[in-house]
Amino acid sequence: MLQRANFHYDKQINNAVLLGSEPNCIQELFRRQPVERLVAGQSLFFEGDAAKHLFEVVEGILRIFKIISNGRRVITGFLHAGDIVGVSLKDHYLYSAEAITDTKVRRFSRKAFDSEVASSPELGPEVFARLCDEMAAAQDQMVLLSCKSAEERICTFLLRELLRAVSEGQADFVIELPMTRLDIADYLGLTIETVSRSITKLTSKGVLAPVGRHSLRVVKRSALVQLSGSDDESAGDGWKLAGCERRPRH
Amino acid sequence: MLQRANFHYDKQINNAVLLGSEPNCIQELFRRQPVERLVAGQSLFFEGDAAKHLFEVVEGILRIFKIISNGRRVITGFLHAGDIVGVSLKDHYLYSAEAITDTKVRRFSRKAFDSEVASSPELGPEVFARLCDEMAAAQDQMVLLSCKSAEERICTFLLRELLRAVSEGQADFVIELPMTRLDIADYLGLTIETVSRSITKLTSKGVLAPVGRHSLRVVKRSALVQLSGSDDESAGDGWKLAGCERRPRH
DNA sequence: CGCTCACTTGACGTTGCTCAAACCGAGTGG
DNA sequence: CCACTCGGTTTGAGCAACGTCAAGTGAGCG
Repeated sequence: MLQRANFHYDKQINNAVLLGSEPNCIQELFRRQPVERLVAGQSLFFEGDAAKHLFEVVEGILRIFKIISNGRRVITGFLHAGDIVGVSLKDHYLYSAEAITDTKVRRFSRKAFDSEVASSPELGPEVFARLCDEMAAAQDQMVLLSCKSAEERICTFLLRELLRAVSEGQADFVIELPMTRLDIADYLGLTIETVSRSITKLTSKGVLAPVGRHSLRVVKRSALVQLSGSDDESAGDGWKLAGCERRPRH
Repeated sequence: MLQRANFHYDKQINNAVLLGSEPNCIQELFRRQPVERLVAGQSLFFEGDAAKHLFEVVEGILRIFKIISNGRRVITGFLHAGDIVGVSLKDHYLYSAEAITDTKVRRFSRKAFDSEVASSPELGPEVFARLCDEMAAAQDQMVLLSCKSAEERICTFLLRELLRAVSEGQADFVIELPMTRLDIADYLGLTIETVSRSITKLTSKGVLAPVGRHSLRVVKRSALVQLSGSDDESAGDGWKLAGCERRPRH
């Protein structure tokens, strides 16, 4: 709907360069590519399109999602600065990608990427590692969607975001949520109303505190962990031996 | 329990044997490994264990699953003959694997596998392709869990099984379900009761017919497709242009 | 024969979805 | 400065799908 908003592609010379030394990490490949800008809402590519390029997110946030038959949307992930999208693809994109905020990306041709990977002994394992991480994330998401309650989903989500924020040097416990409630809902398999209600409930319990319009402060991290229903850092007290007795689902 | 019901596998020698030369496909690597047997219910490995081996399923079915903090179990997939498990792993298994039926597997050391892959130009792409398929499957599952109703999940599941059965040469529309209802429930994010009720409802609608104790006959494939809520083979009538208006969730 | 285990069926309760209205901050225009 | 709109968000009331609990069935097996 909105992708015809200015594409200023800078006519990037795809994989010029590579002068000098062998690249020894994936990011290195992108380093010399020109930066392209996307405005909020603009599409980067569509599910089903021929996957001719990989992208590195330089700045901003994107959502990747699928639309299914009856118009329902499923967001399968968010992309942040430093992420690379398109590694896990064969010939066609499995999902669409859209900028949530204004965004900068770098582009690399898939063909060139493949040959770079084939020719460098360093790159193969890194690609592989990224795929594994992606797979692990997908599995975590399946766990979340399979059997977590609304509140648990929200808490899990917020903890993930917190972890990212902290790992990026955010010292105070503030997480930014540039995406809309609808994005969060479509990501967690809930509705906007349920997302909203859950967050309200958590703030009224004193676990969260609102900060400005699109940020939250985590007041009680431990409570968040408990409510997330994950075994994140709960003592590993031998539950693995307990077998699979049925427990309440929510 | 039931799994020794006739397996007539014809002992399909997958891709006839390539003796001598470099292995040019993954299955080839496993061909010379001894077959190990698992009885129904036996574990192959556990989530968190060091991932020292990959396995090829020669015969039988396994479930792969995670147990989360409060004892809940999530089945992330089933493994069938020809599947290879362990490709998408770094150092530790992401999930546990258990035989559902009596099962035969072959084992290959991870270290040897990695060096084989590194040394063969043919294997790398195949590993990559398998990872991509795994990723695509995980995404489909996320879609299913995110926003499909109980009946849609069951129909989607049955269609997948039907597709597999047909692709393995099963001519009549009969699908075998050696796993228990609990397995199906834990795979689809439902309860056994809901699974049971949905199947009953589908048989009473004439879409399915029971065959023996653990098989189902698909009477109306098209109905199953419609009820599955996927865009599997519904005409691609431009829904992609329709944007993301909200539609009922169930 | 009677046990067990998987499954089915029924009655009931709760979570989270639906529908609807109110709210609020950011623009925009007077 | 205010009035107005417009998205995104919050809040409330009602309802339905699905989970929970419990009882009943039927096949396999000692």
